[in-house]
Amino acid sequence: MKKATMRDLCDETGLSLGTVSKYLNGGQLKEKNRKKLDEAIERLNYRVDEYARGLITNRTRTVGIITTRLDNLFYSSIISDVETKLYEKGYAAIIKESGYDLSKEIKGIEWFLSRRVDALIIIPVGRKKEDYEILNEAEVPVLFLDSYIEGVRCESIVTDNEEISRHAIDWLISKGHKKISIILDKDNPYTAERRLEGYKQAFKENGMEEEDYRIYRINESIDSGYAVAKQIVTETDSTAIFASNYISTVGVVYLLNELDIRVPEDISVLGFDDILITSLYRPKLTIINQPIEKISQLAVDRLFELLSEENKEYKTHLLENELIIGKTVADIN
Amino acid sequence: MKKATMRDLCDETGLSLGTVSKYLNGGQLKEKNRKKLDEAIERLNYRVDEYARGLITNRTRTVGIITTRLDNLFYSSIISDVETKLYEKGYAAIIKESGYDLSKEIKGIEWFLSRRVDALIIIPVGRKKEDYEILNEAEVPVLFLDSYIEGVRCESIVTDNEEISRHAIDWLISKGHKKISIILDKDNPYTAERRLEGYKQAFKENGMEEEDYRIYRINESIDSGYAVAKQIVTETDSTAIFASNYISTVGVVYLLNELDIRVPEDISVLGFDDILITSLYRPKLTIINQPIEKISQLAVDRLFELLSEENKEYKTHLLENELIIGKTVADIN
DNA sequence: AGATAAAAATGAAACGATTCATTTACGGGA
DNA sequence: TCCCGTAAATGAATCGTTTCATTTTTATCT
Repeated sequence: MKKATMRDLCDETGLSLGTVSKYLNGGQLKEKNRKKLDEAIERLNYRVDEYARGLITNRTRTVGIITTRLDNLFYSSIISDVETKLYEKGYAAIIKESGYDLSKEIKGIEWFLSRRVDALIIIPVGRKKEDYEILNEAEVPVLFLDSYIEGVRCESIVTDNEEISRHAIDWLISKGHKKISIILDKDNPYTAERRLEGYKQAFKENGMEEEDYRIYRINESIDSGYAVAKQIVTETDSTAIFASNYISTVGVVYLLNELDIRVPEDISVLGFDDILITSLYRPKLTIINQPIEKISQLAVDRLFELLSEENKEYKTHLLENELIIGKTVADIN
Repeated sequence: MKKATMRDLCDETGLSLGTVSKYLNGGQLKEKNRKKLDEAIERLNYRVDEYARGLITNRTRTVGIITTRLDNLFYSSIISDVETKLYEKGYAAIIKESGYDLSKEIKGIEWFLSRRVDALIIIPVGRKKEDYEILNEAEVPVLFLDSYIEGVRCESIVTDNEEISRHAIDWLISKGHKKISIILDKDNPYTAERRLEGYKQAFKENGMEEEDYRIYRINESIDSGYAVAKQIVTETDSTAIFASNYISTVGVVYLLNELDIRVPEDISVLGFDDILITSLYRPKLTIINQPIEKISQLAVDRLFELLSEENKEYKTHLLENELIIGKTVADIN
């Protein structure tokens, strides 16, 4: 028993292809024919073949999303939000992972373009515009989340990483901290560099020197964050750790638990992106939050604007972050 | 500038459709022609249209996956694993969310079937076989994860929820607990009922009565778990809480933190599915773990077996769980 | 050079829908 | 009953590939 086609419906009902097609797309039919068709559809288990339809209409009502890894809750929260919003507008999201691997990400983009998605949302892992030459050929709107790369043909939504980082470090310094280690994520080059920039700027503003920088780089794994945190705690005299992204924050907290380190008595801690963390860990972490809901709303809004615009004009959006003060930073003045 | 087609390649190179197609699918060409074609592909930015290809080949090398919500880390971990394994075999995973909404899940299935996925992997939210009648018409293999529903045409991979629950509660009782509250998730009817069954059985085996049951049901949200945990802690004299799934475990831990409840002095706690939890929370939670890696490996293995089999014979697999003993259960004998 | 087998290349038909310019059916007024 | 305007139905052409039975080219051996 093969899949039924529109032609089978025609045979069953005596109607023509055009009529069947019209009905399937919401057109009016005479009551009698409508009934016959409904019955035939039911009986034959007919279902539109989107491949045949897409081939001719060239619209798939489909948005391709590339995230890094599903088990990165920060990104998954955004994507989940975006998916829901797209669904409400009749669009389907197709989600793929890059696994922090640029070549897999690019293959994902090609896969999507071959599949005629109407638009692309990407959490990119590349770092230079040469990585994204493929996008110059893409005639669909493209939206980067959490990363901005000069010269790439796409819309970008990022938060003010530099400013919030500067602000947070400045605040740390005002609490008397001078030996502040920052943990950066190699796999997220854009945000990492912006956050490092803010760190440096705060140092500068407070008259501290380059020799005072304490910079550690990890790749995007909890274990990696854990290991570096251990190094900082056991081998240096840092008074504060700034875990500058979600995964490293989890890694640091993990270490604090494992080694039974008292916070903030033994060391002060500042984290990034509170997904679950302050629910599960005590004392309440001092943490920087990005506006997930705003990011996803803006993403969807802009996407539909771009879809409807004839001459797409790409913009870059900068959203504000927030420092939530918990109980993990000591005043050592 | 429109998208280039194979016919454009023919015009550019003087070759025929058949030849171009053959090359695109890995066939041999004379050196001279190969070169010409490569150049033309490059120059015209040609990319295969998978819609046209899929229409005729009827194979899309694509697996549809429906999960509940991306921010449920337990499921996302499995899906992420599965995606990676499929990718390595040349298959693309298309991921969609049901949001714990059966009608959205069914629409997702329809969407996938229309899109000719080669197979389906579902973390279902339905509870009876009538919910899945649509699958009887599906001619592709279907795999349910974390749920088994009698009479549904699909393969199922589940863990031995009943046995591990019985074992864990039995162990709790052996530590002197008699007032044990279990939190069940309405949105995961299958696992919830199996786990409840194990709870009841342990009670029976230990000569306890039905009047001793303390059963609480929540829906799949951390807040809901939090609220019920609060109720248990503040309004009852329970000596132990069994949070019988991931989300409720997170909710319970959240509450313990908020109210500064001492564990296990004030109350003993048993959780389910340790994703991040024991990394972030202290004392180390006593928790039941499901074998994520085994689940995803088995899922992929069976998927490919089913894809290659002519007459698909669906099985149900039961994997073993593990009780990891931490420090959140007091011996009150 | 000719015969022959193997390798390459050809191109029409097919996949299952939508589109649109025409044709047919219907209902109401004179 | 006839006419006419509108609504409904028609069906050939089309989208961009793959397939496969044929034909053409190339290479090898006498």
